[in-house]
Amino acid sequence: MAERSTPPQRSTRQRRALTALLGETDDFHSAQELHEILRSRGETMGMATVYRLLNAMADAGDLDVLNHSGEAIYRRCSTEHHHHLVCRQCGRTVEVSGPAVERWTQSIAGEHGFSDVSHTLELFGLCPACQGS
Amino acid sequence: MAERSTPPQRSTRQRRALTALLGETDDFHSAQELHEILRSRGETMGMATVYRLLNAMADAGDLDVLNHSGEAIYRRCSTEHHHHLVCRQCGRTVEVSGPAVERWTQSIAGEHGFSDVSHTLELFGLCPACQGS
DNA sequence: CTGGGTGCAAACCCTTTGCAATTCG
DNA sequence: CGAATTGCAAAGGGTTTGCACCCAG
Repeated sequence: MAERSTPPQRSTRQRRALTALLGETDDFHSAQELHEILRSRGETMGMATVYRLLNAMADAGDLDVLNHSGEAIYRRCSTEHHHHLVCRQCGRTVEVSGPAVERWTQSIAGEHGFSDVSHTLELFGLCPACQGS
Repeated sequence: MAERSTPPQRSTRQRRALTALLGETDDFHSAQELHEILRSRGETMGMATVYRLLNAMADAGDLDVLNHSGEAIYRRCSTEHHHHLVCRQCGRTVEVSGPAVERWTQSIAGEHGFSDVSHTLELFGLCPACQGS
């Protein structure tokens, strides 16, 4: 069932550029942002390619994907599972991890007979710097 | 600054119909679903109106809004804070609440100096009925 | 009456897809 | 060389908006 043969990923100029860019930052960016950044650096590549690469990488588990009000935002996948505490004013992001939450989701889901559980959790607030404004 | 005069909400046939429909169910529905249900009942109203009403109600804090892969889903706002366990196959929704999680988010945010914290948490999985499919 | 509400359709935004040209291996 | 990959532009799905008409107050 579901034989998952490794897709024969070619190493193209575009893939390298995108991979490199994603490697530089720790923040989430939309496909459009990534595309624009690459363009501003002289790397020409079409939106379609950006989306295709992004989807492929995400499917391969190399990227984390969040959904920011109808827009997908990507980030290189960190090896660990964690969540984000985002300042709703300046956008500053802090990574947080919580074994407690992970355990809680598992047990809750189990109680209701759900299997194959995943979850999304995001925290929003005002960071210290933005509280005075 | 920002004088917030109460928006003069008129009680129209459309608004009543939508409000009534939302009052009947406890599940999340997309704008399109709501529109279709209303139509099937003989209530004629345009998509634009549904979206406008939905947005207005959400802004007014009368509705909970979730984001299900690029699609907004709405539900009448329950007075209590809780989260949802959603079957990613059939869409069945179970409400769950977790004091543990609430406490965790507060403390984590506090540790990083963030104030005015809110959070979104959604659980996805396969419900018992869908596990055999 | 009169201004907010509504409907229609066009506009928008983000994302996906068909197909020919290109490029990696 | 041959298959995977790219680019372009058109298509798609969800949501918003301009504008003329309509109805609640």
